[in-house]
Amino acid sequence: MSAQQYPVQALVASRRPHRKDAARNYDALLDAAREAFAEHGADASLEDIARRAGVGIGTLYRNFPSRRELFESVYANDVNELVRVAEEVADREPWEALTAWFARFAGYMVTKRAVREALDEESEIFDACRESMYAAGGPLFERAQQAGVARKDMDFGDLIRMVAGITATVFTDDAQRDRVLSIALDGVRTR
Amino acid sequence: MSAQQYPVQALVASRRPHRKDAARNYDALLDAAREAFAEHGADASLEDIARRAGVGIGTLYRNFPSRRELFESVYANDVNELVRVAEEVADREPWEALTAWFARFAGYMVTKRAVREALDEESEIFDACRESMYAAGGPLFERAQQAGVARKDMDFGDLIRMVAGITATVFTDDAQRDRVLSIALDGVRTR
DNA sequence: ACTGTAGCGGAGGTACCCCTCCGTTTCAAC
DNA sequence: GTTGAAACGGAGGGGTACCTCCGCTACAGT
Repeated sequence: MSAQQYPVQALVASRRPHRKDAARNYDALLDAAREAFAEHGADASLEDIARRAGVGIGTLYRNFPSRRELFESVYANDVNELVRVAEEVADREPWEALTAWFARFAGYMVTKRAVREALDEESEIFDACRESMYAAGGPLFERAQQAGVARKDMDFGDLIRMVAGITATVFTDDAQRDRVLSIALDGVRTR
Repeated sequence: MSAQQYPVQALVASRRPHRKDAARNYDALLDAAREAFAEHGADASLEDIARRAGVGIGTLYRNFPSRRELFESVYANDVNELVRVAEEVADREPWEALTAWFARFAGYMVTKRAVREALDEESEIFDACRESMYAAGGPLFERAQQAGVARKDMDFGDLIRMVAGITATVFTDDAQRDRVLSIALDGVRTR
């Protein structure tokens, strides 16, 4: 659980300012941005984000000099959250730990989609986040494989993309999403 | 195979102009728009689309008086293509016909995503397209169920969303996409 | 309490996009 | 070939978003 194990943690910690008012504004901007990304995707207006956060546009640009840095920060924070969850579920049964982790994916994918659209793969943050993600979730999957409940002819990268695709899709209701996800996971499970 | 069976066919046919130059411009605009949607999603610039098509912005607006109508036309054309493919594969083995049809999904989903973003469910075209889609693909799935190769505790709506989600996802390469899709379909197949 | 400095907000210049309008061009019917 | 109707292109007005810049504010260290 060292800082090196999850490179994304450094990104999350490094930017937050020290002065009290500044830190408050920083947090408000991150929240407002996450909300705006969920609503408008990659084209959320920065001026709108500043407005939501109740700060001037100048404050937004001081904290995040470029659009890219704002996207990266929001994304890194979300990945960090998912890393935390992986630790939380680690003591459950192998298959159940894995599915519990994936249950948190829907929220994460909302941000992820906007960020991927906006940054278009050019950012090194994807490497750090993927690495953290794999370090967090990979062991859950490998444990399931070793316990003999998950098929061995696929890797974690295959699995995470499958789940990502399904959770990012629009369903008629949450019950359908759960049903479809569980059918797809039936393809992963050994019987 | 009457016109009524696939409501989307009416939408596709009705708009294309009769004069030769006008028809050529109309086709160029549809192609340019599909390309722009793939690149920039719902926020593709109409002026850019006209530029790509090699026509003036005025011509675009004459053919598609509103942004919405352009999106609808591109989308309807894509759905129509998928309807055609369903007829093409109908004479193969049940399971193979189904997977062959889904193999054409990736291209369709590119447009679909932009259109869904732009129209935000408010358009009645989604009903016509969904109906056509189900009329085209549904029988392929039901045939697989009756042949005993597809599980019976899910419906075509579940299946199509599962495949849509997976094909819309970014993979490292096409081989991975195919592998993941086939694993998910293993969850659908009876063994 | 004082004060220097980090932080603040928003006006405004630039750029792009939307959409309308109308003078010009091209088609096709005769 | 003539002609009129249909189609064309793009200038331009209105709007919005990006980002910079700088006079003002409020925190925190002494």
